[in-house]
Amino acid sequence: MEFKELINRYQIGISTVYRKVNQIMKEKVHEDITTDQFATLQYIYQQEACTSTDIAHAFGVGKSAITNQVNRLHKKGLIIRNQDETDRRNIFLHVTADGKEIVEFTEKELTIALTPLLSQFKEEEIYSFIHSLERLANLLEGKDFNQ
Amino acid sequence: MEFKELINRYQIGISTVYRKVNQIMKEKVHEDITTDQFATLQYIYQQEACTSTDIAHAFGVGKSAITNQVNRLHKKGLIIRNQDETDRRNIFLHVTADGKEIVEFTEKELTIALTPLLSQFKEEEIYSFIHSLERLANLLEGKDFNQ
DNA sequence: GTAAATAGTTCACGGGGTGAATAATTAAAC
DNA sequence: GTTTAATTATTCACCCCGTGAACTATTTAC
Repeated sequence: MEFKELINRYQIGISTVYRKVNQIMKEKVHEDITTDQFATLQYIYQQEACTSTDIAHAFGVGKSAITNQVNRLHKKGLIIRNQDETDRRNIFLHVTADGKEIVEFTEKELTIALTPLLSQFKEEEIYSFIHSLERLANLLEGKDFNQ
Repeated sequence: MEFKELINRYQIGISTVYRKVNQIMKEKVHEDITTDQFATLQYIYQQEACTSTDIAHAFGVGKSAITNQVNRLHKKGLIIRNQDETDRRNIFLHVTADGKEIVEFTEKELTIALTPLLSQFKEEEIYSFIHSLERLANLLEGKDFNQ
């Protein structure tokens, strides 16, 4: 099979989708935070006990990058730092009531914005697409190359 | 249908794929330029007559952002500026021999890197995935998906 | 008990984005 | 045909985001 053409189509498609969804995000996300800050906030919101190192690993960036992000969110009063008493090196992050409100509101708004778009697709096509996307993600993560 | 869960899965999947492919890009792209710079260079390479405004529109960013990008590429000797003689406001961008070499080499390397990954998928699944991706991109490009 | 490992921070630096203001050029209006 | 408007590219000040090395504090290992 000739992959070069497919890779090119993939690149154009995925960058368009990524960019446009980001544009929609920008419109819906609370105006006081950026889409990157929202992604971090949302990740903390979804985790049980979350440290800077966890986020750095999940997002594939260095720890110092997360320190900055956490500082910005902390300055806005959206998260709090809690030092682990059993191992004082660890600092667990939690969203505040304000942060929680922003995440839940934004998620709702995003769903409202994207639903009419997804409605254009047949149910099987959506599931098939997401399944392939997740398989591709897993392969790239290096989880199960043998399937 | 319940879209919230699907949107969440989409977000996780696409950000993972985007990040991982970007990581592969970083390894393969000429070390003197960034992946963003490569994307710009590749776009100029693919166009016939390309202006800053074209790129800004294609990438969904402001014109001043492109001016900076173009400056960086120009400083590295990868592109040249040609003023349009019939309309002296337009400045057409072209890649130099060095720039062309970088684009072609990187594209080849990327294909080599991604081929073993794509080989894990059945041919129909790849075509189906790319088709859905392109349909999604087209819907997002069109303003009125509200029908 | 000293050395190594780990978690988080700070710092200097660069890439990348915005949006308003500007200069240069062309198109349109009267 | 001059004035006005539109368009292209640039500059500027400002912020967000990332790196990587050096650092502090704490825990673990030998």
